[in-house]
Amino acid sequence: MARYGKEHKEETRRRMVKSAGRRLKKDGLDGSGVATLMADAGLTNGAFYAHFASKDDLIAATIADQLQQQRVLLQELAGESDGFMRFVHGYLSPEHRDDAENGCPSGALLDEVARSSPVVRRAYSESIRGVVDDMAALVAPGAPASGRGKALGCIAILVGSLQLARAIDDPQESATVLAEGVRSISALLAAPPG
Amino acid sequence: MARYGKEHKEETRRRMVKSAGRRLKKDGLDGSGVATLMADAGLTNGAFYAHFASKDDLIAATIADQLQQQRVLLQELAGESDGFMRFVHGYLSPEHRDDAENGCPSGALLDEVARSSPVVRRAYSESIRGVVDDMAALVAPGAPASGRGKALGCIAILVGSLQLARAIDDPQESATVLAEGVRSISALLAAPPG
DNA sequence: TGTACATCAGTGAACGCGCGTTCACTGATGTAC
DNA sequence: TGTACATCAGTGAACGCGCGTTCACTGATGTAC
Repeated sequence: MARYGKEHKEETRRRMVKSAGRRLKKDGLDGSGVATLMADAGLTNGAFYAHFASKDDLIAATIADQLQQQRVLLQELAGESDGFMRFVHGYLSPEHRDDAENGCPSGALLDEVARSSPVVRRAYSESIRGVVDDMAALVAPGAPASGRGKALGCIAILVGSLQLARAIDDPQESATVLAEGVRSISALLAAPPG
Repeated sequence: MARYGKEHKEETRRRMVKSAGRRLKKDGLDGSGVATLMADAGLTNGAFYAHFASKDDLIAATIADQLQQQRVLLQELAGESDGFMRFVHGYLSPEHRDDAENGCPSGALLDEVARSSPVVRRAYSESIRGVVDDMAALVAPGAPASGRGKALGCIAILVGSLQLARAIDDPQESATVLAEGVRSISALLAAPPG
């Protein structure tokens, strides 16, 4: 029946989601056109609607995939000592600041997500919960409940500091913002719970 | 010589900047068109270029004006006891979360600013410095140096928590994000300086 | 005080372009015999 | 094993529309006499 192997179309869709992740984080949700997103995946614009119902539909799938990638990163650090602070240093590094394309989707797109359609906000909301869970396990391995509160505070500092460092055009002031983000997280983790 | 009073054109420009502030924070930098921005100010699109060299030029002027408004808010609280924590509760309130149009420009637009042209990033960079100064004076009236570090941490928590609360579609989880933002700031302020 | 005039803020149509989406089609593929 | 065929992933032109920007113009204004 099926002429192409059934993995063929799935593989193309996966490729679209991966390249859309990079493009959307680089140029924004509004700033990335369907034709460009398809060219990035090595396709022409007409094929888009064989894979997604709308641009919003691709955005939602891409946001979910990107947040899943953040979970993988966090879970890899779960066993390691000082794993969370190593994550924090990488997140608030000049390298991450200068490479949004390959970085955290929240840092690159969160205020656009907040203005997006219900389907995009739903995808974000469902996926960020898991990110919070993984981060809570990392910051407070023994106390999941208080861990979630601190994890939310850490995510706010990470996202806010990264965006601020990216917006500020003076390299030295930008570096200060990153450094103060790290210090704030250290202070927050050292504070008594709840 | 001048046919209209010389304040006439300045007043129109001011009106454009004020209404652009609301529109840009509501629909985003990419999401707001010149024709809409002019209609908001009660004008037609053709008049735009008598006031600004480009859309980016208006955005830069608007960002600067918006951040100046944030400074006014902070300075009004300078004399009051617990002034900063009152600011924090207002910032991380459901009312502010649900009214981006009249709220903080950083919370609404920071990741778009980071992707914007040099003229916009320059305007943001120059103006945010004053906001940090005012907040530093508020969180540590006697110690300006360590105050700036804590102020940067507080701004990151405020912006990150607000954006996160706006993106999450579940009202209860969104409220938790706001509450944890307040707690994180309390913890950061209570931590020893340096 | 009344009128003719120079100024210029604002109008509105038009420019080329890229947007998201649709659709008739092409041609590479795995299957059936 | 070789060939005819049905499938369907992908092509590329076209749709109407809104984008940022330009420009010839209009008409309300304050001034000069």
